Amino acid sequence: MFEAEQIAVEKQIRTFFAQGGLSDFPLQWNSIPFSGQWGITTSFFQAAAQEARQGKKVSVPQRAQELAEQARDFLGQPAGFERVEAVKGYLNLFYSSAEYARRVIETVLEKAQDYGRGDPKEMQVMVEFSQPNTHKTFHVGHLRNVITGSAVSNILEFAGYTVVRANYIGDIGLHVMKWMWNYMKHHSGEQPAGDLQRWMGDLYTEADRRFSDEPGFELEVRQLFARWDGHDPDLIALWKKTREWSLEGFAQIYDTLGVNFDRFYFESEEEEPGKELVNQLIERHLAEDERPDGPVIIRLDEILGNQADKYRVLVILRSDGTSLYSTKDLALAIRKFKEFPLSRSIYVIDVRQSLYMQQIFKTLELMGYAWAKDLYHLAYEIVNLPGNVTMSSREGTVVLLDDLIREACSRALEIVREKNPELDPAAQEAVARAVGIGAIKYPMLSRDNTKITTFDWQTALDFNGQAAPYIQYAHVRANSILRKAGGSLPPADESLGQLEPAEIALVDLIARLPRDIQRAAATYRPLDIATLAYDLARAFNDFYNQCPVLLAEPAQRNFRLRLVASARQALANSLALLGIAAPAAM
RNA sequence: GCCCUCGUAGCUCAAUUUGGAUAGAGCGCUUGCUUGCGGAGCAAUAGGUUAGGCGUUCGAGUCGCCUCGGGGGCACCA
Repeated sequence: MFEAEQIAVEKQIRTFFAQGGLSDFPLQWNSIPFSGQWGITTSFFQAAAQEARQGKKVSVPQRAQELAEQARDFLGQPAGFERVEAVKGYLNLFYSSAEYARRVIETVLEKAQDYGRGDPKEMQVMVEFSQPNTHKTFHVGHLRNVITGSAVSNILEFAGYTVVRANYIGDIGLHVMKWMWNYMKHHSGEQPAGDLQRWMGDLYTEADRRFSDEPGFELEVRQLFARWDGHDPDLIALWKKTREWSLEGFAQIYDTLGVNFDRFYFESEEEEPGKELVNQLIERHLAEDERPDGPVIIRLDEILGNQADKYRVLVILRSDGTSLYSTKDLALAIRKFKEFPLSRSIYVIDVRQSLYMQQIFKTLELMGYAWAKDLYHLAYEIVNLPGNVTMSSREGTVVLLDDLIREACSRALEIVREKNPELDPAAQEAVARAVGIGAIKYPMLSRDNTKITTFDWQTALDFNGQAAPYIQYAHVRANSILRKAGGSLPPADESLGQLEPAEIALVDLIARLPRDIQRAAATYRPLDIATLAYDLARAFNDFYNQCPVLLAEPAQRNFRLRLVASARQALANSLALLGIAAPAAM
């Protein structure tokens, strides 16, 4: 927002370098890292170090400070800045804060819900996430994927990319056959009772137990799979019906979480194209067909001439000719690029599949697809239970998503009723949902993807401190002030000269939104936005405590009302990117 | 055995992207704050050899190498 001033100063500093016979080097600008101080900073250590390397006998820090002081004197009073100082080798330029603050506020109020949106980039990006398996339950371990994928999609879209949100449904495979086999054998004709998700999940756990306990049944399941493969009409009909039960359950969950998709892919639809692809690979001698004694494989390291075990061997078809995940994933990758002019294809998949993802990407590269370099595995660490227990549907060690959501919302409702009894019951319900679901989402977004998360009920239901409700509460407070002020905002007032440190800190953060969104998009990091939202809320609370708004003198009151409106907007926009609702009251 | 990943306050996590000034929050502990716009809030106090070592650099939590420790992956699961 202040590029013009920065460029002007940078030009001056280059002149200063040239006049002093100093060699040029790229200046790196940062914002001044001290709270309540608003401006830009650069250092002269590189210039000083360069002199030292050229043989001058100088102490680098001392020389950097000298240069900073000389630059300060050379610059005098540059336009747009109210103060310039040279400290410890740094040159700090402080914005004319009242003027700049008005500029920031003006922009935010004008762009409103589009504040922070990047210019359209003419680039289409696909984000594949969620990838649930039908006939299994959706549990808390799957939540991180959905939340991350959805937030990354929101951020990319807001940053200016065209985003295709893709879901890849695991509707076929051994797990489905196990479930069907158990259903046909022990629950034939039964309809889902009660909680759809739970019912499907219970049957899966039961099927898995029988599968490992009762010998001989593995063969039966494989025979069932062969029947499905041979398009047995009765079996296909049952498969479609039971699959629908799962999909219905998923739709409910996505709806509750406020997540949507543009394109659904189904694993079952990639079977045939996948097998054709395998034949191609065999013909092209990239794959080796060891059937019937062995599977179809690609010896990646051998083809690449690698000594070390880096890419190892990828199995792309079972020895009995049935497909694997890889069979279908290869076909799907190609289909995606046929359907959309993608400049990037992102896979949100847990970190344990890193090697597998690299194998798939490398295989596609070997097949000659130029876009193979545009495939990206966005890996995230898993969600564990206390005691380092991995959640597993097979073992039944899961916390059901439904249970968590229900518990969080009912806990939130209790608090809303206590804090805000005069709100009507329907509004209380709505607030409880916003708070409960926000509280579930935020912890998954506010830590790095590479860190393992441990789920425990107490932490998940803790609404205090660095959590979504804190941010939502700041939004509510801002809203409350504006409601009490009534009517429309006053026009900008030029008469205010000096700002309080709390005001400066708040405006500074609001001004960073556009740039931070670009950075978060470039690095696929919702964490940056989660941190920003929290910092905004904290800065607002600080301001709220130190700076009266409604009772202030007219000039100050006008300015602060506009600042409050800007802060509310910045909070709402950053929460929207995280998929967290910003209620008006709570 | 090979590869990946993590190690920061008692606990859970940050640290502005290719290194920059004083390593910051929350929870928990202790002590305060409400006739000022919502106390789901705020203030203060205590808590650190950034696992350890060597190196690169004017400058390292951040980059490189080594050691220790946790987690994960490595041929017909997904």
